[in-house]
Amino acid sequence: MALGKNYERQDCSFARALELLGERWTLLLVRDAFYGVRRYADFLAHLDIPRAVLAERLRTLTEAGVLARQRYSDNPPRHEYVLTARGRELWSVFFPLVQWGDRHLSTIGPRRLFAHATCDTLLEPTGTCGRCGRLVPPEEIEVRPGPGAQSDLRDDPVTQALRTPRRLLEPLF
Amino acid sequence: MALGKNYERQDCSFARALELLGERWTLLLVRDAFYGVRRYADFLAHLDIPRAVLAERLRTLTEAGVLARQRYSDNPPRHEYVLTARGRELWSVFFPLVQWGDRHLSTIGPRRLFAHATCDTLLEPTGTCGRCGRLVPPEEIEVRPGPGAQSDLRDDPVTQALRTPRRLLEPLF
DNA sequence: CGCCCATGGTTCAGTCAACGAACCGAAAGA
DNA sequence: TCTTTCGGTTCGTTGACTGAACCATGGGCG
Repeated sequence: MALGKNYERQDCSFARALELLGERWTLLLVRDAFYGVRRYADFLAHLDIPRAVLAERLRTLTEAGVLARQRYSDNPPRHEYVLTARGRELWSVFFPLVQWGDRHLSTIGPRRLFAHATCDTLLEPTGTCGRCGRLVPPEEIEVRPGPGAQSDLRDDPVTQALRTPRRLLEPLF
Repeated sequence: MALGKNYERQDCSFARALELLGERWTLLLVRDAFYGVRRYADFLAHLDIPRAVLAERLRTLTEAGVLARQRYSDNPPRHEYVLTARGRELWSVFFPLVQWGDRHLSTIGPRRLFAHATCDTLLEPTGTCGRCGRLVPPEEIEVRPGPGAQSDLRDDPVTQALRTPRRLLEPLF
């Protein structure tokens, strides 16, 4: 949303969260991070986001403690961006919004399905497992292609990797 | 967020939901609608949103079926904007984000508390009632000023009305 | 060594949306 | 008639996003 930063007169947790997360592209980065995207080039390929905006959002999210910048190679020095505990808590925001979109904005059906991996059972709209009834943390969730995955507009490495079931948060590559 | 409208290459329920809801001010309108704000002038007073942007967002949300435009006076013809069932479903997105903001972005503590009105008990972070354990729909929720409500930066009629406990969705005026 | 490539950025000119102040029109009230 | 309220529209300015080009570091290869 390119939300401006000036909700300052809205002193409310919700407005503050939106200042950080409501900017254009930001929540899509969080989505991709749940899917296991970690590297600059992969975010870039999957999102078609301008490079300058990507760099800035990664910096903002890192400063806010939603992502952590971790070195994965010394020669050459390379970093990847991983969701922190604070970032993983955003699953409780992300999942309901996906559900809402699936219910009201989708024609062909969900593009991705989410299942409790250990129970092999789809999640309820509340985010609980249909079998064991527990509220499932993202670490235990598997993403699978859903009926809406047929019409794949794009064909980058990330999209390809997501055509097979994956555990959330596990690196795609 | 002034999110642009062009996530079209991100054919995903989440991206589509963000196209609609991710634009700057939009989710703050939804928040205020939960709090019982219904009229153009009241949104304006509470949000300091440019009038043109407010008019456009109300139109977009109405077209998307999140808000309904209802006539409440014939002479002069006046309308108010009320959350539809589809809009009320956004409670499951709104509440976790408020909680997240309270946990991570608030210094003084929650500005508003949410309670199951019939049980007179605060909601759990999951949105269930701490006493009866049910997932509470917004119609049964009471908003109350929390510890963070001390520092009220603004003093419009909406802010004043919210200084006393209120049932969600009930019109403020 | 010299050349090319991969990765992860920065720079910059153009565009488009948000901002905010002014204006507008209908209706009611004094 | 004059003023106020409500719900907008218009419009010039500002600021963020866009997209293409450029850059820096560090391999890998002949």
